[in-house]
Amino acid sequence: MPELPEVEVTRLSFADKIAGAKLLSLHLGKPLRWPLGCVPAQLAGRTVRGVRRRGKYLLIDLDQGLLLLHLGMSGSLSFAARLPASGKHDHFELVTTQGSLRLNDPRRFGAVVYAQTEDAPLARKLLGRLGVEPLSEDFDAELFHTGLKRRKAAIKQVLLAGDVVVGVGNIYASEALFLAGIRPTVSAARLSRPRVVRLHAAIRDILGRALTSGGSTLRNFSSASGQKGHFQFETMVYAREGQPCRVCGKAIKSLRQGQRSTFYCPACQKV
DNA sequence: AAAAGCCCCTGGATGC
DNA sequence: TGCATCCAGGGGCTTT
Repeated sequence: MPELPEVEVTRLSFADKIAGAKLLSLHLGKPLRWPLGCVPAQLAGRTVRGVRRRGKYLLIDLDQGLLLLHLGMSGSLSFAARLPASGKHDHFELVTTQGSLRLNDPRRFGAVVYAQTEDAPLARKLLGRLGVEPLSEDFDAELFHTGLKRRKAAIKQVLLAGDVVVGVGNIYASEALFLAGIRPTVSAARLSRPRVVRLHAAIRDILGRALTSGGSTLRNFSSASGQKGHFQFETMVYAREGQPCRVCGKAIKSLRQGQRSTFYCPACQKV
């Protein structure tokens, strides 16, 4: 579910509310991707400093240590002074003096991991390979071009891999490539300089607009305050196979790349 | 080093 | 409220 915009929308929806809170208790449901990495009771009494985002990870900084959260494919958070009774897919809950934070994740591809610091082994492994933040100043076209040059794989798959640039998932990869007029199957290394510049701009544009729209809610995504996104109504190609391109009218096509579907316009994205 | 496939898991949609 | 099949916002791990 959640790509960078959804994760950032989630962060913004509870970061201020939880900052400064003292942890009272922590509750776990079924196993997520990794074990928590500490005894839940150990965290009682610690204070939440703030919430950051790195790629699709949320980092909850404590006065000692931090929690890494990932929403996987189907995860969403809720934060409220009082939450309703927990359901079968609620697998993590943090009760604090300022409210409770709960992760609902039916497929359990998500993760909640405690780390002493960002350099702890697992945290380092997860965060260490992440590419540049696309909405930061660090993401410039020059650097992007350099990163793409050494990758011969299809540009769509390089975007999804997240080691050149983070946060672009399956929806926004298709959308950004459409905006840039680039066929998803083209080798990343073979993209000309001007096309990389267009793609760089397209990624920032699409992620920025999705963020403004509260992200995309395909099934059940909502922010931690329950707001659903509406960017799914603005997609140009994603999940629009067979429908007319909103620019040229030609039927949108789809294909499989690395067991994920990709959507594109055969006319607007000729190469 | 990079690329390709596999797998984790549940549920909804579609087809028979 | 049958059963089988396919598909879904991700990404770490193993194998080539």
